[in-house]
Amino acid sequence: MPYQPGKIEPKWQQHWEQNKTFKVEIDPNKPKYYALDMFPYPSGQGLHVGHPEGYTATDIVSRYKRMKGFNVLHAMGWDAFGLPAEQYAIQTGTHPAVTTQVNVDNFRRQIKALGFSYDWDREINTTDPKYYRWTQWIFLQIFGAGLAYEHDAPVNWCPELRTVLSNEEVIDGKSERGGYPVVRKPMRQWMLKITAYAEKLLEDLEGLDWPVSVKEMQKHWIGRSIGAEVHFEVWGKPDLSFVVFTTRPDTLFGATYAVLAPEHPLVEQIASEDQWQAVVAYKEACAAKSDLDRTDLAKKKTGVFTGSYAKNPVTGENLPIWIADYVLMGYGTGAIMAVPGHDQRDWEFAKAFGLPIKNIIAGADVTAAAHTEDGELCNSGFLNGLKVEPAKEKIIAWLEAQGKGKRSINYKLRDWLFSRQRYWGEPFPLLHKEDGQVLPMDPKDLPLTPPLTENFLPSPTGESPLANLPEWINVTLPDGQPAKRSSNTMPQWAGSCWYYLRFTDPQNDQAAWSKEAEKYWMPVDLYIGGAEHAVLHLLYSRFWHKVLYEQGHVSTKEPFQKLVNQGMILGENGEKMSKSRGNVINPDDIVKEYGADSLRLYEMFMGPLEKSKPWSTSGLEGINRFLNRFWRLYLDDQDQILTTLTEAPASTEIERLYHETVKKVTEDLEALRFNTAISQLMIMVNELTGQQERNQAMLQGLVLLLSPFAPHLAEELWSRLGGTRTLAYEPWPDFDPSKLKQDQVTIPVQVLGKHRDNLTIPLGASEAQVMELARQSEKIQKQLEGRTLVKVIYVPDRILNLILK
RNA sequence: GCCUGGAUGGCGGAAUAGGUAGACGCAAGGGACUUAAAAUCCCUUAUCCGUAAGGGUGUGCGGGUUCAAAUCCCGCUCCAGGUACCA
Repeated sequence: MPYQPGKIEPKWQQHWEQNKTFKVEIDPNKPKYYALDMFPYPSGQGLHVGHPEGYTATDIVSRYKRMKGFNVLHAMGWDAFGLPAEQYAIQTGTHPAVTTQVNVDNFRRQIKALGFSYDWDREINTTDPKYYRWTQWIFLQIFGAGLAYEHDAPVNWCPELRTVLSNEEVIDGKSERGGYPVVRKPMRQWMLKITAYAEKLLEDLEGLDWPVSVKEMQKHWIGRSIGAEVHFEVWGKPDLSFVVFTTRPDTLFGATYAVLAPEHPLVEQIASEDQWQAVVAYKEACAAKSDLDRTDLAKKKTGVFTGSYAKNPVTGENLPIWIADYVLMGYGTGAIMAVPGHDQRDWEFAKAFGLPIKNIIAGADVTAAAHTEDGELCNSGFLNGLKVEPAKEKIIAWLEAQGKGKRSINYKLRDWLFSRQRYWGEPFPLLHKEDGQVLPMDPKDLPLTPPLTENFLPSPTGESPLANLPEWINVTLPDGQPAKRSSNTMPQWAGSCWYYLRFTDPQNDQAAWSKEAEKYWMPVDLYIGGAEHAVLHLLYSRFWHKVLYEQGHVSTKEPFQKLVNQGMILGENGEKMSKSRGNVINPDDIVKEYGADSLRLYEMFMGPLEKSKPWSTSGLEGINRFLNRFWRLYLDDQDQILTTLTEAPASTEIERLYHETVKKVTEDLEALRFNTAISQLMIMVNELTGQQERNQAMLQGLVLLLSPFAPHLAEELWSRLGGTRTLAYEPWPDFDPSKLKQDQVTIPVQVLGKHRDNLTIPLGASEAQVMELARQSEKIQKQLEGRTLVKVIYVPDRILNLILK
């Protein structure tokens, strides 16, 4: 009987499920290992071949670590709040909970068909009140720490999605989901003070084993810059002043004008009568612009003079104050001192409006462009002759002494806009009293569940669907006072901010997790998922984790010790897989036709985990052939263990290859090099296929080596070989270094760096011995003819290179 | 523009304390088995010249260091991802 994955795979999946093979408990006698997948949003489309790539990788590591004696936490869950179920509800009236349940069931079925070694007793679902009860509890901890506040300001409003979005969710002025335009709209919204953690979020990146690109992205997003704040007085209005932030305080003598953001509160106070109309018109024009207009179309600088002047604190000169939208209210102080000679943006603005450009770096030419490099200062009073860095120090000291400024650090990171105008999300556990006071709910009363409704449509004005349900919104406090619930809900990120903690203690109904479980399992040792979460999810959860750490709820500063981004699996034509391109591969079809083991192995064999690579059905068939060959090493056509499996020892060559294979596969697994580990297994199988007799013990070892990759096939062969229980906890094979030694080695001989012949030499042979052998080679003799040997380079047991003249 | 990766046969990819480039797989070609096909097994396969023996050329491009460079250094080109008036 040939290898029939359709028969053995369901059998072993059932076996694992019934015996709870992968159930884990805290075991202080064993070292722990926590392997985590980025849990999926269970969409209606079902699983994509991209999902199993990361899941297979963590599963292989989990299975390997178990065999290495680790107590492995590996679990799966559902990030199930989110837009699609809600959009579907709007269209059909089906409650999102119903849609979610159907999708979750489908995802679970698909994932289970792939044979992952999850502890299914730990399955979680962010939309389960038993789960989001604790999401709400964490929010109360954040609220209690004063890190949540309501803010009345322009926010990113997406009319198409009818919700606000965080800065991180707006990409190029469009929504991250769907790519719809985003505009600014003033609204009162909950904000989380992630900026209070900017420094820690930046600092603690250092100790993490993460891809450089992700660390860089987070660094850029946090965007720390060091400079100074400088105070400017408004001429003729001594009670009015403003503060600018600059990274180049050394250029203060070169400032020729100042610019305020159009939204700056001072603008209305300083706009002169004759400029008033122009200022108001400009402000209105800016307010109407979308984010996209402000960035993309802003190649040309625009702005308006306010009619007022500021006093340069160091020269006493008059500087005209302008407003321009190249100065953003959201960054720094919303005001700048313009130094057109040494800042390209200021230079362009000065050129556009005929403002003076002053050079303060000796020898610099500022007629064609701003000079932004280092140099010696000139025209700068007491800073003359200094280089940029010392000049910064000196001017900051001067400003501080004069009370006209101070050293300052600024971050690009903004506070996290945390509310959404949605139905399908965690309600805020807060009550708003009529006097404006906000009361947190008593944690004992959680979860706060959303009301049942059939109208899921948010109003176009930005009110959430919950606002239509007065019987839910309006409550009476114990003292008889009326209060209102918040009609907004939390963003989808809330649930995924802490799910890795819940996995450590998923059934706990007394706490979000027990200290004991958290202390034993955390941090996550290996976290694998897509690169699209580089800033969003990974920054948000690091922030929550740090808050929880400071409150003593968790024991580690960082949640995810090692992070790996799996690459994308492209369609067979090399393009991104999508329905419209018609190149989508459905894992269900692959499992049906070739089996889960083939799919798992193929996805790992395609190339390095981190790289994007195109799907190839014939490549998958090649892997399937390999598994068939593997099967036939053990079983004959009648499905019997081959009689050629013997107790007799294998030849030394075969034995050496086996030990090499154990070594290579082990090392490759530690380094997540699954593709080369599989190659080595293929080499071993190819070699054994040619053998008449095979040593049974060795073949048992080989089954164990294959088992993390193709667990169903391995379990089946293991039991056929006499195993009475799962191989999941069998010790991982060891290799014997003494078996790897060869007494002879073949080395290349080069003449003038060109490969001319190979020599088989005794291991550790001396240069003289090797030269002697080389002289016996006909090919080398031919090379030596008529030439003189000038130099011999011999790297023991590696290479011989002869230099001739 | 800036930041981070990357570029190796017809294809996916191996090989980096510098030391036989192309492991393994796919595709292609040839052969065995078969009435035939599928499946399986064996062989060939970087490229050019040559019947062969053998030789030349080759890791995006141009230089350099070295006995020896896919690997190190300098200067480019192109591709992917991220980011974008952040003062």
